[in-house]
Amino acid sequence: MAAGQHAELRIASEGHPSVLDQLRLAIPGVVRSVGADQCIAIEGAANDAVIGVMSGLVRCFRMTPDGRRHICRFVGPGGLVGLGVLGANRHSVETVSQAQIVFFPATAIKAGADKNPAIRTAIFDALAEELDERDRAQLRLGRLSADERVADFLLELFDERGRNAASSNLIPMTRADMADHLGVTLETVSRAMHRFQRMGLIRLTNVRNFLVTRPALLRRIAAGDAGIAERRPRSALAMASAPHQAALM
Amino acid sequence: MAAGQHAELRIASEGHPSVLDQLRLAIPGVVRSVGADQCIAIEGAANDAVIGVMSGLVRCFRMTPDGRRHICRFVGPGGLVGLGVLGANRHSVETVSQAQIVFFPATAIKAGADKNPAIRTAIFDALAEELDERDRAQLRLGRLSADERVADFLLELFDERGRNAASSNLIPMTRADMADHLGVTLETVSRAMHRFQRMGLIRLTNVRNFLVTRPALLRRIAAGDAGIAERRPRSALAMASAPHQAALM
DNA sequence: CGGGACGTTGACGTTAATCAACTACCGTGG
DNA sequence: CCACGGTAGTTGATTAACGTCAACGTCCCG
Repeated sequence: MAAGQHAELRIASEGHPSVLDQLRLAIPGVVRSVGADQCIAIEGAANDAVIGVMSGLVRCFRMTPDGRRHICRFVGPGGLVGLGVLGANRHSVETVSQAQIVFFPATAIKAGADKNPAIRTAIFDALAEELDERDRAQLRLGRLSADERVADFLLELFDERGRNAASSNLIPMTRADMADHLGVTLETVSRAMHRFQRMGLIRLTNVRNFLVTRPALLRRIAAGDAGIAERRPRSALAMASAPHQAALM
Repeated sequence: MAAGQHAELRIASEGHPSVLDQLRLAIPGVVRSVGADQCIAIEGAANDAVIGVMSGLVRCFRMTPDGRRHICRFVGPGGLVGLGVLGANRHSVETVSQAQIVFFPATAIKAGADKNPAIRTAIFDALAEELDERDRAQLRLGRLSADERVADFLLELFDERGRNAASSNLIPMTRADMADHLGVTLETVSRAMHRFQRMGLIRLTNVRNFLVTRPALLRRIAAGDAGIAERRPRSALAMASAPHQAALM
């Protein structure tokens, strides 16, 4: 283990070697190199493989009949797509950038999970983490203003890179991709980022890179903390009615 | 098995006996009766139990620091909360109505999954289903208009009851709860429902019950099909750019 | 009958979508 | 090297959708 070449390897999860690494050791998978903006899987199609992202970035999305797109998640190096499927793909998958992709046959995954407890645990943890990610995304879409959503997303990129305020963070996708993930328009994304720049929270070194100059403040906006963004969405919850201690156990 | 007493039992999943039933047979759990609007678990608190809902309804939610609430999901009879947690609760849980709740110790769940393959599969399926539910919710929050969201939610209630257009469907939660799940205000929920009534799509037999008089049309609105709701949210996706056949495999 | 929670409805204001023009930045080829 | 075209991004003007505020109705339970 040559010490700290670059912090590029880690992503997705906290300390442990990524679930993908574990799967790669235990389960034979087919590796492919795929160019940018290529379709890897289609929503609703029969599913027989779990996809691992070794390098690059993919987007997972659903579409409405009239062509609106929602990007459920972006998956980068170390991430898995399609775990726990019930026969059909939950969403379409496309590459955002050129990527190295591993295809694990669903049967091999199942067999691996059955006989190897470590694999089983790893998959469980990956599923749990994915659910947590979804809960965050839902709160963001449901109860944050446009500015707050963009701030939260920028911090996600920032945190993935290891929280280094000094070094610049890559924005690996287009404004349109960001917009379709955050439930706003690309114009709104652009305006929010430039507003943050004018406020001195970030610096856009170029269209695909940014520095976080005031992480704490950006984080308060992203969290949905009152008083930063003046007019924030109101939840319907009547504050008085929330009984906030556990009734039992 | 006395034939078809009421269709009340089924919910959550398709045909198979619910995951909860399977767990109840294999794993000892503590059953409690809980009144309406009681707190069962708190977001972020250490987690040592998986919760099963035997009767009644619970809401799972997260809050922003300034008190906005987002209800990630409602869980009814047969449903499970807290599967695949990594030590801390992903969200708070409260009863919506009086409910029968089972608490399964996390250790017992883990042990059961380790030695019983059927349990393991059942849990996997439950997790997969939960992810699917989240993807739907995300698309709804991110890319549907207020009316479309309400229509989609009403259809969810409708479908759970077995798609019977003739019998009236219960709305088991308040307008505020619906609003905090759909990312709109309670006034918007109220207006949307009454608009649907005026359009002849549904009939509100009383504040907590409705009939679906035109399921097909309601379904088209909910799906986000063009031309029904005039102005619908636009996704940022440039239609021309979507490469919609699989590039490989 | 009175109080309180829940729900509806209306008038108004704000946020963010829409529409549109314009700029920057490629890569390609004359 | 510069013209060309195409994609991505920015910015401004306008407006629709939805949130906000507020009044009022309804139901239920004591």
